[in-house]
Amino acid sequence: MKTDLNENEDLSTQIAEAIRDAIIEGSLIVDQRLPSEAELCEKFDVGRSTVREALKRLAAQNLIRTQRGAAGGAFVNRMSFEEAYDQQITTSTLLLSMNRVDFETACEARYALERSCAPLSAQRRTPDQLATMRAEIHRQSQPGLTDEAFCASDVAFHRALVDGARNPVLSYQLAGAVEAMQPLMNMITYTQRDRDRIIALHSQIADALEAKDAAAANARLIDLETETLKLAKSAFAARR
Amino acid sequence: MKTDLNENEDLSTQIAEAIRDAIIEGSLIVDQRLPSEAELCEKFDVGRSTVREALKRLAAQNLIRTQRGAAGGAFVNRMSFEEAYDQQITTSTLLLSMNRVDFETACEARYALERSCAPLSAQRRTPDQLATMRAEIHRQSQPGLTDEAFCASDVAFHRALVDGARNPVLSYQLAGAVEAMQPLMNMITYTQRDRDRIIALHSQIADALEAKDAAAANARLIDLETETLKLAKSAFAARR
DNA sequence: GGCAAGTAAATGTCTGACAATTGGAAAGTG
DNA sequence: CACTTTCCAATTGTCAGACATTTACTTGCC
Repeated sequence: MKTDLNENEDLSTQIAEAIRDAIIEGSLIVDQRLPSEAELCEKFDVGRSTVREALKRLAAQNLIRTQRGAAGGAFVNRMSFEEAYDQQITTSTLLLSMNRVDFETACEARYALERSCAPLSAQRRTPDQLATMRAEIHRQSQPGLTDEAFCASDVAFHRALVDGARNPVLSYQLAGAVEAMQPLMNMITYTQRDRDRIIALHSQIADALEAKDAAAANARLIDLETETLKLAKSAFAARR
Repeated sequence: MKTDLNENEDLSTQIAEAIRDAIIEGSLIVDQRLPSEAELCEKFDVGRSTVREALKRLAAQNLIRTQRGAAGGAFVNRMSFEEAYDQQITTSTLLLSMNRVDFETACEARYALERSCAPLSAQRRTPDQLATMRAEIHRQSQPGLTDEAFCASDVAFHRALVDGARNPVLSYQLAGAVEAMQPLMNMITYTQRDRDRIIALHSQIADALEAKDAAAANARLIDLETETLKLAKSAFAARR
């Protein structure tokens, strides 16, 4: 691990970077214990608060975890898919909400990515995942459902579709794309007719996946994208 | 912003979460100044080091930036695509390297995602992006290129392909998928014949995109995936 | 052998101090 | 008045020392 620090960044930033690089490069491996705070103070020749701030930065990125007590300390964390999902969703959501990404762009990206899962999902989806989709479709058709709950169920449906590909890397990459759209989707008010059309498409998608018909699933996803775009357009037009 | 803290997590974690939620929820908007460290100390009734550790956590996630001096302080940061790319790449790389994701899974995900860009890229790629692809192909065919440099050029080629879709959200989502594969690809040693086959496919892909032929681009991407998988398989077989 | 108390190591938190940076106010100057 | 220089106050960055809390391990007792 490098210990020479001479950039014009904060000391805590430099130390965090040095440790992070060591983890990425592999000289610190999973579950390995980092030197104690006191040792790091000596090594980098800085005060303890500086070291602690560096460690907190790494903890915020799920790169390390800390444990109190005698055999405690900071340990290189095995990044779990679960943690990576959450990070991915937070980042994507903020990225979209802070950069006035237009609905068309986000929607296009999302459906392009989802369609890439469809063929795999048609091959591999489990009965469990099909059941989840059906359950969400059923939830969506219940009367008195708020728009927000409708959107949440929509997300759950699409996640089941993506998970159907049985590829954790794919699920991870798509988590952000699907979830980050939710705030944008929430800006739409759905009439009962809108919902009916969406639900019908969802059913057709589930049918296609059940029949292992990748082409049909793909076609219905395109229809759904078109439908979503149309809804969004009129919603944003009405807003003005 | 909530100020009541009673979980069994660290104080600094709780404070960071409270502020993060305020940013996500929208009660703190971009470029808005947070209260000074001293004010946050009072508000949450904790010491300054605790507040500072919380702020460092947020800074590590690019949620805030800090500025010293009279009109300084912590400001809500507009998450840029650039920052989001980097985060995404770091997370994806570590996720893959720490979880013994097999090459097949990662490769499948990567090419599935890339194929979702191909049709858009065929429509929209700029001359500049085509030129980048050609340049990388040329670099790849130079003799004496190390395997590592070959892989790096491969990544650059694929990024140009993805950027050709002219959808920043898509580019962002794919950055992780493409870059995170590089360490895995680096484990392969390429013979000259291997390289020639890959370069030929790259050329065909560039041709297809230039001709706006989405179907051909797609087909060649499938070939490239097959080729990559084959190479990886023999590489890992030889290793044993 | 098993249980309880104590001990040491480590992180978590607080306090107070000083350094470094920076914007703006005040003072001086033509 | 306009312009420059000086100074000041606010704020973050860093350090040192203290104490609290947690936890594994050791020691001693039964």
